[in-house]
Amino acid sequence: MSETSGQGGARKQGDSIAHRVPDLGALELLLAVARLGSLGAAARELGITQPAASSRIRAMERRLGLALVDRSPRGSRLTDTGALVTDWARRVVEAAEAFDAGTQALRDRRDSRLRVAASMTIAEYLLPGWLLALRAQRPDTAVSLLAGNSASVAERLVTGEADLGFVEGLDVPPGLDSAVVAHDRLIVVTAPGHPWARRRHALAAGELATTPLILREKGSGTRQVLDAALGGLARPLIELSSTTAVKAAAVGGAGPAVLSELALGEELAMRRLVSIPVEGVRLRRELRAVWPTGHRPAGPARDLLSLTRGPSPTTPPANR
Amino acid sequence: MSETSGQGGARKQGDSIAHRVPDLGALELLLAVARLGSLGAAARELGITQPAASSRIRAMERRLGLALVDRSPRGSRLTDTGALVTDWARRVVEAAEAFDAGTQALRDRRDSRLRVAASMTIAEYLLPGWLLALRAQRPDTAVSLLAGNSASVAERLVTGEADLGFVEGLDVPPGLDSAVVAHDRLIVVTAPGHPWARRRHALAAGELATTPLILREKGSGTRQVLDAALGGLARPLIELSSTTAVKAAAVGGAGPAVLSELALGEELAMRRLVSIPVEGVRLRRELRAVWPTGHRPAGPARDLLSLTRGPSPTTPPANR
DNA sequence: TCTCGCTCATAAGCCCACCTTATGCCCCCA
DNA sequence: TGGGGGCATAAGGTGGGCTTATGAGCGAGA
Repeated sequence: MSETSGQGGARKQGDSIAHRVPDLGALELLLAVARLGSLGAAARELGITQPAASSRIRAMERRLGLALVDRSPRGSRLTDTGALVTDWARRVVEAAEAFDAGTQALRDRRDSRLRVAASMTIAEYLLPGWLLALRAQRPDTAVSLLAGNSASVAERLVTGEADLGFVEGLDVPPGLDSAVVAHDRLIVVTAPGHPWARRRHALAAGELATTPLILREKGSGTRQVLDAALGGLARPLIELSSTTAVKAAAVGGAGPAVLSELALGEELAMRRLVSIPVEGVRLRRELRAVWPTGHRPAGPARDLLSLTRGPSPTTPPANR
Repeated sequence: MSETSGQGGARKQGDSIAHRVPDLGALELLLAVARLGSLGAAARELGITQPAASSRIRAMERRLGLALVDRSPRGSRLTDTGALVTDWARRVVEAAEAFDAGTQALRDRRDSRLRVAASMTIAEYLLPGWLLALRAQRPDTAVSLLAGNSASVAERLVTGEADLGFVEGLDVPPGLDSAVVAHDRLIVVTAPGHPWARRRHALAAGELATTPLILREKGSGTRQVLDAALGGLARPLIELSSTTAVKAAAVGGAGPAVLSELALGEELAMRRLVSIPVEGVRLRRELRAVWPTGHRPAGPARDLLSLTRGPSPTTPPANR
């Protein structure tokens, strides 16, 4: 085993995961085998021949060093480890499907039946999921996506370039009607080594306002909400133009940052960042669907809108 | 373009996403370009040549029909759409990293410095993330994973086959000490079309107990908790042996199901399932780390254990 | 009991995707 | 005014994954 030498010597950063993880086609094939209970049936579904599927699954087992499938003359079932691996594979494929839905919407600028304009945070974290759900319900709805800030979303709606918008700011741009589709909280985070991470009591609003923070640029929805909550006082330590850049700086230990909880799922779970409780500030904000006043969403826009209502009143925020 | 014909005719289910989504290597390369600001630098990091990187990025742009990178004689920066696409790509790569961490732990049975035994739900949903975090902190810790039910976890600990265990049952197996590492809730779900999905009031415990449900097999941690909460009365409509099978049956409309919230993130967000409020039952359960009485975790086991303590007291459940 | 139909495996051959090396052009800075 | 970043193009090799063709195990029905 272990064709790649230097296994014990701690990954020297080369050997990207692409060499250790089967490609998406193989993972998809594995899911099909799990669902259909037969290599041949899975092959048929994916439009390849049975020997191709057989060899591909075998190659995957060899690469992983794990027996995934129990073959028998009456079909194939997953082994126990195969079931576990398949569950992990499903996550990868689902992320790929979201990627596909998102890029497809970005691409289809023209001749789409539904043109959506969304602010960055929503486009990044929520829209791909919504688009997948919409595709599941109305497979023939072609959707196009324009991402920008709140102002550009509003402009695109009033000029008729978009049918439905999503914004995350504090106030609804003039000329638009809106409906709340989700809630979001801003969270103060630091690297685990930061002194704030060891505090025993919540941070006071005043302290937050007087401490230089890693922030999104002025004008971003996130910054807008924070400034309003603190009374326009947020002091920037650095200003960065993307959520990702802010996260990276915070993980690197540059200082405390303020970010949407939507952006922080993974980082908090893996303790790359820790959340700092704050009291005396309202960092909750609403994510809204918007449309030109009077033009109530109809057709595809209405379908999408009806998908975005919170899953259920009693369900937790269901971030991610 | 579009070598594969039948592009316009609405996806006929063939044409798997693997054909529409760049492979993991390309996505990883895109992330490196985003981080390093140069195709050549990204190529170097991944151990390929600059022309290879250049052509691969170009091929990806062509396939997606999107301009992702702004090339200049002084380096390359992401375009706006490129930044968005990169964020989506990061999800795919992170899922692949979790897959890698998980399969690697399954493979390395022998000669591992830390041998973990975990119940299925925890192995499926939480462990890969913990393993990634551990790898980030202690890169040279080789971990092996054994997945099974609570009883087998306990057995492996007392026989010395495993150093640290994770269980989800109600009670700690005898002979083991434990610490709570996370909480979990069981949620009643149905397909959106089910009558329960239109209820205006919470379901009474009695009604839940008398309705046939899609359930995991007797003996699973999930079933155990539900039986206890209802007083041993849960009536099975079907019994299935995996969380995934239960989900699939529920999505298909077979009836109401009871599942861990850990398993339901995606399905609830995309409204393939809706959660049904229930009152008068305590469906919360604790996920615990366990080890042989007296043998307090030390070394790598302690490192892993310290990672699994909830991110922070004020953070919401942060379900995956 | 034979045979058909399903399953999976193996072998031989083709082809494309991706890599490499070898260039060239552009721009900035010392 | 070179040198050293950056990127693109061209030509050539190689391997992974596909196909077709075939064989072998097992079960159900005639």
